[in-house]
Parts: sequence; C-alpha cells; structure tokens
Amino acid sequence: MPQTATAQPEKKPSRIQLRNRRKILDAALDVFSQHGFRGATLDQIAEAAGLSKPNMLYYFDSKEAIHVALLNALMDEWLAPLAVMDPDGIPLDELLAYIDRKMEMSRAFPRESRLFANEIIQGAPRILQDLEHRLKPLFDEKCRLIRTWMEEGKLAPMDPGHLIFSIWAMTQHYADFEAQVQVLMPDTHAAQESARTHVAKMFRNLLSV
Amino acid sequence: MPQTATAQPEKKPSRIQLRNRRKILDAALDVFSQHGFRGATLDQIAEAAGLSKPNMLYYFDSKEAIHVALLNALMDEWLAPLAVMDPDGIPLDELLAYIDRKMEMSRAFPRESRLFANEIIQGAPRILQDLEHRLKPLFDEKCRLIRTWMEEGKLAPMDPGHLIFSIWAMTQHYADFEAQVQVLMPDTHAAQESARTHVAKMFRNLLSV
DNA sequence: TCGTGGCTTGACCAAATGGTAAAAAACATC
DNA sequence: GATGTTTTTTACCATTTGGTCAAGCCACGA
Repeated sequence: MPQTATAQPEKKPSRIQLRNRRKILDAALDVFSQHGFRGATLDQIAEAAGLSKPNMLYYFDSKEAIHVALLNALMDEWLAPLAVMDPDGIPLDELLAYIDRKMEMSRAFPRESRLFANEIIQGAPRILQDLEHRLKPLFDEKCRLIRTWMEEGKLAPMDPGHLIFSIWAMTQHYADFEAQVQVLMPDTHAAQESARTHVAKMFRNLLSV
Repeated sequence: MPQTATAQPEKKPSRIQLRNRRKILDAALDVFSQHGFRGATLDQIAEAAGLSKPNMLYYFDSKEAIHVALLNALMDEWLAPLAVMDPDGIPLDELLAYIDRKMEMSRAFPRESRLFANEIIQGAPRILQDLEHRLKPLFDEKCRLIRTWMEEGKLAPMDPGHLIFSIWAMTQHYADFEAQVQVLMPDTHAAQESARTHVAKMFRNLLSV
C-alpha cells in the first residue's frame, strides 16, 4: 500500500511510483475540475492518465483519496501568493503585487481554480477541515496586517476581509467562468490582457488613500 | 406527453400538472445546485420532490430535460436586474441600484446562483446556446449604454464589459462561495450586511467621475 | 541469471443509475 | 355510476460505476 498516508515506515517512493502518481493527479485535475467530484468517474481519470483502473487503485485507495490528495497537494501552492505578502513592504505595492500574482495564476492555472471552485460551491464537504486549519489562520493573519496598514493611514480604510474576498472574486472569475467570458468577449487573448489592467486599476483606485 | 415543448396542440396543463412540475423543478434546483448536473441523481430529485422516479419521468422526458427546463425557467429571472437598467436614469444611480439588486438576489436566491455557477464552471455544455442568444444581446446592449454614459462624462471611463464582469464576480461570490465565506467570517448575518455596504462603496468609488 | 517484490492486468462483482412497460388507481365527464 | 383520460405505482432492465482479487509480468539487486 504505497499510498497510505499513515505513518512511520514509509519507504521512499520509486521512480515508477512518482511518475504514475503524478500522471494520476494530473489526469484527476483535468477530470475533477471539469465535472466536480461526483460527476467525475474513475474510468475517465484512468483513461486520461493512461493507466488501467485497477492499476490506478493500486496507487490510491479510492476515488475520494485521489480527490483529497489532489486538493492537499495544491492547497499550499494556491495560497502561496497570499502567504508571500510582506509586512515590511510598501502596503499599496504589496497588495497590488498580490493581485497581479493572483491574476497570473488564474490565467496560468485555470484547472486548479475550477477544482477549488467546484469543491467550494458544492459545500466544500471534503476540505472544510483544510479551510479551517490552513486557510483561516492565513486569512486572519493577513487581515490583521492589512488592518494595521490601514490604521497607519497607508491604505484607504475598509474591511480587510471583504477586501480579500473582492480580490478573490475578481481574479478567479476569469478562470472559473471562462466559458461565459468567452461567449461575451470572444477575443480571449485581448480579454485576458485588458482584464489584468482593469482589475489592477480598480484596486489601485480603491486602495489609494 | 405533457412535457414536450414542441408546438401547436399543447393542451393547457391541469392543476396537478402545474403543482407537480413546480415541485420537481424546485427539488431539481436543490439537487442540481448542490451537486452539478452529473453529480445529481434522479432518485435524489424524486425524493426531494416527494414523487416516485417513474412519476417524475412522466412529467419530464429525462434528467437533461429537467435541467434544461430549470435553466430556461430561471434565465430571465436571473437577468432581470440587468435588463431593468434604465437608459434615461441617472447613470451612477442606475448602476448602483443594479449592483444592489444583484447583491439582494445573491442573498435571497443562492441556489439559483450556484446552479448557474456549476453549469458555467463545467463549461456550460447545456446552455451555451442560451448564453449566445439571450445573455449576449443583453450584455452588448448594456455595454453600449454604459459606454455612452462614460463618453458623456457621467461615469469614470473604463471597459464596460469588464465593469459588468466585476459586478457579477463580486455579487455572486457571496452566494457561490458561501461555504468558504462562512468559514472565514463565521457571523454570516453580519457578513452579509457588511458585504453589501462594502461592495456598494467599492463601486461608487470606482465609478464616480 | 535467477529470484523476489513491486507493478500491472483481466475477469469479475455488487450497488447505483437512468430509464421503460404495463397495470392499477384516481379523476373527470357525462 | 359507467366511461374515457390522466396520474401513479410496481416491477423491471441495461448500463455504468466504484472497487476487488488472483494471477502474471518485469525490473533490479544478489
């Protein structure tokens, strides 16, 4: 059982294991992000991964195990742009840089964005714990930081929590609702580019004191 | 075949038909908005509707027929707040009123919001036509209107399309990602209220010339 | 080069799922 | 209350789905 996340003995994974686990997780990202957990099937994932279904289940105990592993593996990566915000930087620059990083991630990793979006829209049944224990502390910490900046008069005053929500909403919209954006603004490339400057301007305007 | 939307003969539906079709659509809204199309099952919908599965299929030809009927029935209602924006009103007031209507809808009808969100995140396979033929014309019309207002100097200049995206992103975020919002801001009632003023201030700030 | 243990497969299974057929029940109309 | 029509139920079906199992393959260290 190479996949058990149980404990001590844990041999180091072989090259084959690493390669196949990566293939599975990548395929799962494709399928889960497109159909959500219940809508995705093991056969789809197996085919996308180029493995047989039993072979896949040799690496992960169950469908749910794949999903959880995927979310866990991506969570840190997904939160990195926020985590990196520097208390010693120039407040407005830090926030605008954060927004730009998020816009860039949305553009570069739409599958990841939709994976989380699907999970959360459906009530986050499989990552509520993670939200509590990994997202919440980070969120609270950054809210305190931003509030401090505002109290020092470095940023326009507002609720830091809602500010962060605004940033998430705006940046992820272009990835999560890409199908709609594409219908309404057919020139996707231009839309992406102008979206970036639009969002940047919007928040600069909002945050400037 | 009471459910065929085909054509002419179409007898007027009986009281029982109306009642049961409403029950089915309401149940389907519950289930589809929570699990997405592929993740929802007919058994779940039937149970939520208080009908047997075959009885339900007496009213709708298939799972897909229920989903499509639901989306169609809700589309106009969902677009009403935008449609109602008045070319002869005061530009800033019109837009802020629109934003407020959207925030209110998000609060009052989160299921509907999530239904569309699920469908669009998953690539909108069953309503692309509708987006093209019902949403796009309305979107284009309102973009032209807003552009006119901006050219008249009544609003700060920006891309009207991205402005509308911003409004959608911000207003729907609180419904679609409610699970996350609830983890990060546990006092939901207060969050809802402050969200409203936050978003209003944000866009007033952005749009004021 | 020969085992041996990690890796892969084909055959299989029980449960769930979307959907059907036909009879029974309920209802309306005369 | 007989008769035709709408609505509901019971029993069923084929396919899909998540998952298992035992046997076979193959890579690699001794």
